Amino acid sequence: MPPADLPPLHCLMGPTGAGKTAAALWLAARLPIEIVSVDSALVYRGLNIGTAKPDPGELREVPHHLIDICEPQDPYSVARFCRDAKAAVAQIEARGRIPLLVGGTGLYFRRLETGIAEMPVVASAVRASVAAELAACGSVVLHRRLAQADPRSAARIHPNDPQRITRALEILDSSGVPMSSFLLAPAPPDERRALRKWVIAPANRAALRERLAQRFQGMLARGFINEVGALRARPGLGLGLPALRAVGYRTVWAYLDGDLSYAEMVTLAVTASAQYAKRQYTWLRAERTEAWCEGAAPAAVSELCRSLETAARITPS
RNA sequence: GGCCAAGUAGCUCAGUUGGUAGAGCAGCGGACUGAAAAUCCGCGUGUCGUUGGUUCGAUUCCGACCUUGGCCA
Repeated sequence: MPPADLPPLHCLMGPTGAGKTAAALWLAARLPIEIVSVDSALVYRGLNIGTAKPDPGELREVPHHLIDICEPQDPYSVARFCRDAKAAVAQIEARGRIPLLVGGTGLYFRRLETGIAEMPVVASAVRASVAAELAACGSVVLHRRLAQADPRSAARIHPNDPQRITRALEILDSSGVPMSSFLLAPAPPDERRALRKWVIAPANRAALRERLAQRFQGMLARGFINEVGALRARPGLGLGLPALRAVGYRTVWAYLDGDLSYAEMVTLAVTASAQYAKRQYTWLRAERTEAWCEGAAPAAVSELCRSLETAARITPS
């Protein structure tokens, strides 16, 4: 139950390539809003072309938050996002302006809306030891160990899912308390805030894929390969980092390593982003939304615009 | 024109000593609490190139034809 005195936050959601950025800029030109990015890749400095980040001019024109806030070697996380987003929203509202949350990272929206549990900090030694265990034994064996100490988490996590098994064991080994116990503790009510969600998502996925293919050609023309080359040349950056797992970066990296031909790199990158869009639809379908706009014609956006106008009237300035 | 090889799922291929077939990738659906643009889970009917023949039965064996690739002219 969100506190009654806080109005719901306006959100503009949609898969990659749907036109969220353009719609948000259009709204920002008309209303006293500031944009809070809800995107796990836009946070990283140096990942620009491949993430379809708004260009410097657009970032200057309209206040944006949570873009370029960390270096690629520093992994960002949902937990940091929740803290950062709340802080950004508070600042914007304190200025008498309206925050608009724009992005496509389903997990970030979800955790912001329903809260995120307090978890112990995992020491890097624990992280390393669980990683070594995974490399030596494989995820199925680790899952068995998890089932002994934290059956509730083990039931929820598939034996073939190394990422989640690792996380649950890290929590367990750091604190001696099962991760599922932390999840059972209800998020404090003031941690949560209602969201009003508008979606831009083309109904025709084949057409979206075509758009993504064209967009990728545009990225290549604007020097995406050089961008990846620059990251690849930086000491301390490797494919193991979350930042470099953003769609397209691994593929171009493999091309620069000589493991893929140019044509293979292009098709694999486009396929990867279409697959990413597909996963985003799965999140979006699960949302309770105000409006779902399928075409490029921004019906949902004009509705969102009216809602923001109303919010602007009731916001004290 | 002659010889050889190959034609099986959208793609790359496996397989059936004759009882109408299955992997990987793609695609589709789903899950998601500090890596989430990540990590996983589920979903496989397709004139087995066409057409004759042998056979109780042919995608499988035989013939012809078509297509593609290679070699020889």
